[in-house]
Amino acid sequence: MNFQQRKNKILAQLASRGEVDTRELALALDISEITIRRDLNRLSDEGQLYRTHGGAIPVDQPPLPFQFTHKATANQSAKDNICRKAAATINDGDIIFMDCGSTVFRLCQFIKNRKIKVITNSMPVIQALQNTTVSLNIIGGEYDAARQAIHGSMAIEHIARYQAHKAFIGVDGLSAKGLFAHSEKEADMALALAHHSHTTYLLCDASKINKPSYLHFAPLETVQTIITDAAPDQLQYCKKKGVKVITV
Amino acid sequence: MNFQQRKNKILAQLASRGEVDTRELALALDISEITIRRDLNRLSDEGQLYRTHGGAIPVDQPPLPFQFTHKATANQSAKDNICRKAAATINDGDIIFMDCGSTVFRLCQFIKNRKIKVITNSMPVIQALQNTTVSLNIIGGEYDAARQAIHGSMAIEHIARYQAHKAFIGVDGLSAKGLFAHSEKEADMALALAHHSHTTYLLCDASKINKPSYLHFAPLETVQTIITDAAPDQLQYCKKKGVKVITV
DNA sequence: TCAAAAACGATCAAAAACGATCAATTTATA
DNA sequence: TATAAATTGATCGTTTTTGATCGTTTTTGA
Repeated sequence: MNFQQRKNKILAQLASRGEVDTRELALALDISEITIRRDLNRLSDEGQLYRTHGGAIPVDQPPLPFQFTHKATANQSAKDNICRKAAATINDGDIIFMDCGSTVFRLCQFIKNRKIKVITNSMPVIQALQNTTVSLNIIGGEYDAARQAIHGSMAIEHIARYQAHKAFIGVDGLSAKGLFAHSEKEADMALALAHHSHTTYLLCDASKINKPSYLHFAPLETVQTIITDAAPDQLQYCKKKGVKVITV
Repeated sequence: MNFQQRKNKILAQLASRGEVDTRELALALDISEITIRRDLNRLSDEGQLYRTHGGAIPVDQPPLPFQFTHKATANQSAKDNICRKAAATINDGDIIFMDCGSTVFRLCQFIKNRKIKVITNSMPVIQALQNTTVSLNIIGGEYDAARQAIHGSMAIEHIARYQAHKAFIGVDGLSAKGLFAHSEKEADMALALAHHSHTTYLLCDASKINKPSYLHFAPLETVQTIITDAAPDQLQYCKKKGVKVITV
């Protein structure tokens, strides 16, 4: 019974019972308490658990540093359906842009075994796609911790050096007037991505449809296709402007 | 019973039982423990299993994202001492470059409460410094998953747009001939960082001193200061070339 | 607030695992 | 067959892991 095995058992019990106790563990694993304490301290250093007097409790933090922990659960299945359709439009060999929204992030799971090149400013995307068959290009510039993404003029310049087949972007709101973002930074990024790709796809769940938001930054025609779970009749104005709508 | 046969048996047992034990394997395969240990180390190098004290366990999911999980334990205290000194040279308001080595990474812990700007191509560094008082700038370009860092010509161009007060770089080897790297990518990055900073610091633990390595890429004078735990008499040639040596 | 009990970590010692080194053996190659 | 190269095993000093002791810190409850 070495450390690795004990580690597994300790973490397993922590996950199932929500707590561990030094004495119980020592008894259960047939090993001295001092060793258990050393194990717990070590795991605490590794950030695997939170040490208490007498044992340990789970870390409530997300184990993965870059994640959409909160947003990821909202409208998850709708977003997944949207992203499944989006992934179906991608061909092997494509070069695609992905922006830093939570919707676009969920595209990762559907493309991780594809042979494509992804250019992105989103840390969660980078993490999700590292060590996959996807080739990654990271947009450089100033890092915005709140958005877990890279923004700024260097980022815009970086994008301008590339040309992609497809761009996948998200927005904060959408109406007949056009696209809305909740920051200038994100608006600038979305525009740059759209301008340097052949086709721009807007991934947008129903909760954002016909919800003008903070900043109106682009006309609807900036994108070529909208993929959404909203009812088609909510987006009739798109047809008039030549924007294709795919409903999931 | 050659290595290939043993490899199959070891991996088979690992898959079925979830663990292997050096002594048991030696007994079961009728071969000495030292050979088993050599096998396990070799398979560990190949990434087929994860070595533990006394045996091995399967490699499960990709380990923790963006961490120097394996290297981080090697020479850790020496590296920490080096980085403590390095951090002492940094002033509030400084703009610094950090490269993607495991030594330089350990600098993070000492600067995370400083008011400085860090420009880096290293994912572990970005992760360690996000949500701290440090302002982050990420070097853009093609992502190299093996090194957890960004390399390539875009990265070099990105660096050229900035000018930093200090650059902190690591190398794979160091001798009177100069600096050695284990890839051209890392060499190019180190040179670019050095050229666009006022002062370049080489962080280098004793294990790399006077160890010419794969690629000789720059003369010693490329850096202005070496911070190391090696004995000063091992680096007497530095003085002649005007390179300052700080010993921890 | 104070005292007893529990948990804790520093220190030391023993056991196990380990790797460097060198010799013996096997395998490959000329 | 002779030679070189690779593999394997034995020895031995080193490192890692583990447990016991004991003084200190934290918790608990009167």
